[in-house]
Formats: sequence, C-alpha cells, structure tokens
Amino acid sequence: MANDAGSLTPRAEDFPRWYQEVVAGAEMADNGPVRGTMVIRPWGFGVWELLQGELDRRIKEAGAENAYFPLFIPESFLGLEKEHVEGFSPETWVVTHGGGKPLEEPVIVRPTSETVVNHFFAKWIQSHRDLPLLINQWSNVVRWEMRTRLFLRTSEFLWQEGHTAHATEAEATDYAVRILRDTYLDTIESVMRIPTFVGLKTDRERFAGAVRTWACEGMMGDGKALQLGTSHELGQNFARAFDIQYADEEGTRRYVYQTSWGASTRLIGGLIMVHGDDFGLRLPPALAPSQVVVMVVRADEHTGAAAAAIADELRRSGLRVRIDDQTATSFGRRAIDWERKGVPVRIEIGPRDLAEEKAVVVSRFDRSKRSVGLSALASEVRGTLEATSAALHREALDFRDEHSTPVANLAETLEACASGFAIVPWSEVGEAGEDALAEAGITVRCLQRADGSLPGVGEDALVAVVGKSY
RNA sequence: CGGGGAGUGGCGCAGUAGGUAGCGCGCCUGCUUUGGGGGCAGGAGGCCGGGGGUUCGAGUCCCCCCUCCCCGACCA
Repeated sequence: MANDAGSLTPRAEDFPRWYQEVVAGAEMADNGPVRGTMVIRPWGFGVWELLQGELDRRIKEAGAENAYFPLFIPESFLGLEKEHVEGFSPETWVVTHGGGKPLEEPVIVRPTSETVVNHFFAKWIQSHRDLPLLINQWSNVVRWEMRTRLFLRTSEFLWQEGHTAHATEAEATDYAVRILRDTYLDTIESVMRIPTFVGLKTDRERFAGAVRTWACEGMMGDGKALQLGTSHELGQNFARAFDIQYADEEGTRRYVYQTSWGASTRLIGGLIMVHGDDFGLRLPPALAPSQVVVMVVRADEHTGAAAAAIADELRRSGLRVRIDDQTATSFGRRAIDWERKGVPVRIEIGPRDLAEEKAVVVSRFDRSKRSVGLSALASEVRGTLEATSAALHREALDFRDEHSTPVANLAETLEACASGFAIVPWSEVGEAGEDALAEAGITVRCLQRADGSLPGVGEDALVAVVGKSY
C-alpha cells in the first residue's frame, strides 16, 4: 500500500491505485488466495453488517421474508430458461467431483438463485391464495470473472437476492419498482448518501431472462458509473420454464409473474469511490462501525478516565463509540489511521484539554477541528454527525451534477462521456446508437423521464443516462 | 484469448564484466517520546515463481513451464 512516505496516491493522480490503497489502508479487505476472491476484514465487514441491517429492514417492510436455498444447484436447472443459461453459463463454476469420485450429475455453484428458487416456487404455489410469494435470501454467489477488483467485482460476493411471484403483471411491476425505490434507492440515498440515477435498463443491458430491469446507477469519483441495485421483472419466463402455475378464483390454471432483485458487497466499493478523499475513506455515520473514536492523546491517570467517561456518555446516547488509548503508538500515527478508516468524528482529549474542561472534536468530512466544553460534547458530536451525513451527500450530488451533461446527439454524448455522464434523448441513441457507443466502452446506464423520475411501462420520450461503467 | 509489463523478507523496490543478497516502510526488544506519519540502540525475517541446462560458482546467462498485474471483450 501507499508510497514510501506512507501517504496515499492522490485520487486525481491515479484513481484505481488510490482505490486499492484505501481498501488496504482502511483495512477493509484483502485479496483471497484463489484468484478473484476476497477476504472481508472486520472493518469492511462491519460496514457490510450495518448496510445489511438497513436493507434487511426495508426488505421486510416490503413484505418479503428471508429464507435460504442451497449453494449447489443441479447443472440441468440452469438450462431450463434459455436467455438465463446464455447469460450465465459462461460464468458458472462447476463442481465435477465429490468424495473423490466424479459426480453423476455435475453441480454448479450458484451464480444467482433463480433456478433453484423457482424449482421450489413450483411446488409451493398452487392457489391464488399462495400469492404473492415474497422471498429474500442473504447469500454468497460465485461467478467467473475476467478482471476482478476488491468489492467491485470478485469471483465470490455477498448479496441479497429477492424472488417473488405474483398473480398479475401489474402487481409484479409494482413490486419490482417498489423494491427499487423503497429499498434500494432509499438505502443508497439516505443511508449511503450516494446520489443516484434511477431508471430502466435498455434491452441490451437487461438481466439475462428478464423482461425489464430497473436500476440505480451511481457516479463514482472518477466520473464512471456503478450499478448499485437492480430489480428485475421476469414476466412469465421462469414460470413457464419451471412450470409455476396457480389456480385462480375460477379454477383456471395460470402462470405467475415474477420479480428478482439484488444488491451486493459491490455497494461498499461504491461507497469508497464516492465518498473517499485523498486522506482515505469517509464513512457516512449510519454505516460507520465506530461513529466516534475517543483518542487519549497521552497516558496519564486523568485522561484515560476522562476518555472513558466521554465514551460512556456518548454510548448512552446511542452512538457507536470506540476508545483509542494505544498511547504506545504516537498520536499522529493513530490520528491518521482513524482518518484512513473514515471514522466520522474523532474526539481528542489530553491534559491540556482536561485542564480547561474541554476536548477537541475533529470532523472527518473536512478535517476541521474545534475545541468544545465537555458539557457540550454530546450535542456537538451529534451535530457533527448530522452535518457529515448531509455534507457527504451534498458534495457527491454537486460532483454528479457537474459531471452530467445534457446533450442533443450521439457525437456530443461521446464527448461528454470522457469526463462523466451524458444525458441525451433516447430517441437520439436507440439500439444502433448503443452499438456505436459500446465501441468506445460507453453504455446506456438507464432510461428515465426528463425530470429524472422513473418512467412508466411503455412510456416514451425518455432520456438516456450514458457513461462509462465499472 | 489479443496487446503490454512483472515475479527478490509482510508491503514497495534495488541488485549485469556471473563471486555466495541489500534498501525503505512494516515487525520484535529496550530506553526515550506522545497535541498530525517521533528518536536512538539492538534484533528477527529470503530454497531470489518452478524445473532443467551452461559454469568451479547463477537472482544475474540459455531453454521450458507457471503465476500475477495493466489495456480490451464478459459482468452484481
């Protein structure tokens, strides 16, 4: 990590390198021993657990229940849905041996669970009374990837995948959109503090086996796009492939309409690339494993006790607080380490402060410091956390807007995508335009209304959000 | 798979007339320090990617293999 002086490569100088150094320097993750795999370290996993909690709560509010399906799937399942197999078979890992012998039927390691989930949906769904069936699972999935990068693209990653079945197409559409808006968009904006573009994927970018894919797209600090959450309408494709039918009120057998939706540990990569700065990670308070670290500047009998008292008071007010009393390590070293990890607020307390009944409060957002009376500390910290949350979003939004250019045609689109996104009438692009853009490594990230809102099904006069993506 | 680069202590690297491996950071011990990457002293840690060859002697030269990284095609 880092260069000889120990500082990070500036973001503007070499963004990918900066990213790797932040991941390493904040102790978020390490490369696993098998190509493309990732070890998520405690700090990174702490962020993931908080994010999981936020997503899980919203998923449950949307009525879905958690369940778990097996890691191994019979190879034959994959072939049941034509587009799905075409999309996924190149990237599946296949287990051919078990117990020292070749398996009679090889099993695949799930790249996603539509097939196995729907195999069971076919058993569980008999009547319209069984609908809607709303299932979510938290799991790992495995895909063969050409190029991998920690969090952004790894051979194995953690995610949640939702799978639902509905009686009507309208219900399925509503649910897919509801998940996109109330679960993904809300978590990404209000918890992760990442501004997003929401919309519909083009046919070219659609999920393999879906009839429609809805997505949240974020803009990273280098102007490139990252897909942060997707919600798919599967129509009746899987229902027909897996024979998922229910008897309606009249006793007529009908195929269900389905959705599937997912968000992964990739979100953490997005978090780093949106909010990180030249000093390391900056975590939004809602996702910081420690929101406040109380640093004992130097060891003496009073400061340790004072730090403990401060930490206790803050904990009682519901904050996640950590004490750093590792005074054997120099103060500067420790300050920089917490800064790299992105802890939103540091409280520094030493003999000088104590003599004045004060402590220094440092905001990670802009590294500003202020000396605050001990009695006002709790409210000062709360205020700083709230300000941090707002400021991170504001800064990301400003960046995104500055790097999103409304343009009129394909040529201008190409130009604008050199530094960010282009917003262009979809009618100016079309499928032929998409092919042309693809040659420059540029894709349509999503289609939305001109005002940025989600389009209705079948609506036209949409604009395309176009950019380079991860 | 196409094009480019690299494999040497944990990390980043140096090391060609072939002569028995070094630097920075990190790590350990002690003293001292601690308000933004401390100082001094001592110390640990390497079949130099693998195999073969040339040679008295190979990190260095030759042959074969493997792996990793970067750029492109695939992707949550």
